[in-house]
Amino acid sequence: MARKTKAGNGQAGRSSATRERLLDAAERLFAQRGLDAVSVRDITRAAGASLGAITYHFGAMRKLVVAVFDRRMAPLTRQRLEALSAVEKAAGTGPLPLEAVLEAMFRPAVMEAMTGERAGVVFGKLMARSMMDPNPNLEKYIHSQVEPVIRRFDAALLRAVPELTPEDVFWRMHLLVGGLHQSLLMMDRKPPAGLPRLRLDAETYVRRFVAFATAMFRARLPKA
Amino acid sequence: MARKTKAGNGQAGRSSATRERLLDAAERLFAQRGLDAVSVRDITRAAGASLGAITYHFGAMRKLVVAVFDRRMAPLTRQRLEALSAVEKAAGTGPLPLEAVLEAMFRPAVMEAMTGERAGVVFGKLMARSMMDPNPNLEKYIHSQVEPVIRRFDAALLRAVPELTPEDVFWRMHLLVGGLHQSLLMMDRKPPAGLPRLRLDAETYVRRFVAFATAMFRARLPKA
DNA sequence: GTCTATAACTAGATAGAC
DNA sequence: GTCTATCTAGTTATAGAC
Repeated sequence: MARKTKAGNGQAGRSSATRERLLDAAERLFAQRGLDAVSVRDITRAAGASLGAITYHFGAMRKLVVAVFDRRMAPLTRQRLEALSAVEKAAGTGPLPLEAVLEAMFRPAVMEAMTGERAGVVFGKLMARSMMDPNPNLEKYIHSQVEPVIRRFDAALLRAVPELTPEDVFWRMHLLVGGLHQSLLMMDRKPPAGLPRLRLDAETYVRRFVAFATAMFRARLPKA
Repeated sequence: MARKTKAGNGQAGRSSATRERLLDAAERLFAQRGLDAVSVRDITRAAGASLGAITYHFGAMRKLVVAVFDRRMAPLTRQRLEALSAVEKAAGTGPLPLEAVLEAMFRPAVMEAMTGERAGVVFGKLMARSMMDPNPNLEKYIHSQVEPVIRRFDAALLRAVPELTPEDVFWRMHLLVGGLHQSLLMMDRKPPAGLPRLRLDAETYVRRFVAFATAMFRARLPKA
């Protein structure tokens, strides 16, 4: 994704053992404590690197934050768009199946959050917390990733449920995205006294979520 | 809510013009920038008070954060529980109407966020951002407010939709809460290029949200 | 009750040794 | 490429004047 052959700061575009350890440590700490509660010192200490390592490899702390997200979001965006393309191709010129479109949107995210190779629900918590983060650098990056996804999925959903308006589709999608993040974050907390922890495997999670999402998209607006 | 007649710090339990200005300024800044991006200096400057004012009135910065939330959440919790009691009373021993239970849950929050006397969507943004905040003091307070609400509404929803399990009800509720916050936060952002801003009045917002929530609660689980 | 001045601490960034 | 030491500027909390 990044080029930055020489320009300015952030000299290291390529891989490096230290660089990877910094990303891993930062991701884990961000998910645990939230972005603002983690310092350069926390990360370098956890990664077994020196204090200057972040500036050397990323140019600045805020660029490391974006790098942490890019490592996960870029593949997620690609998977979502590919899955949607597959659904569109299978449908040909016929009607788009709503449930399949919603599954293309949400399956990659749930899988990444729950079965990702590194850290279990780390990325889920990270995403849940960060979507609402007011950090302008991060917000700009996330927007750049989310925008094409929203654009293409909104169009597909409009095709799948033609009686809805674009604004309505946009709104319902955001409800679902917020619900996904909240539920991913909740999976990691202990439920309130007496209620057993909801322990769903990723596949069941996806299927339930898609079922709920489909029901919500099929709901008629109340009469004005 | 608070007593603290004399003990330790946080001397001022009663009202004070400065104290109220501090709460107002803090709430606005928290909603705009997020909790961690606001300092004691920012708040006191915006409130036209001195640097020591927060320590004097609240004992510490983190206690002011809780006070900001308490001023909004305590009435919200009360309204929700009262609305639910009214629904239960109207139903008598008969079945509870699902839609009315969900409305008791979500109408007070939407109204507070969208028509609150002070600041428009300020509280909505604040809640959306803070529900996921890892700050332990705040999390503990929010939990103390949310716990009785979740407990009573889960019981009511189980009565309204007896075929669901408690875990399932709990999960669907959290999906909806997350969706509410995401959509409240989104109302304040400009939509992505070309799409007109969704400008709903509070009443329409409530009715649409409740319609979606009802549809989601009536959705059957996919076959295992 | 409210202010100013300051203490004690931590933040991110950088210079320079190796 | 990685380290240590240091710089500047920010933080909260507190002491004491008024």
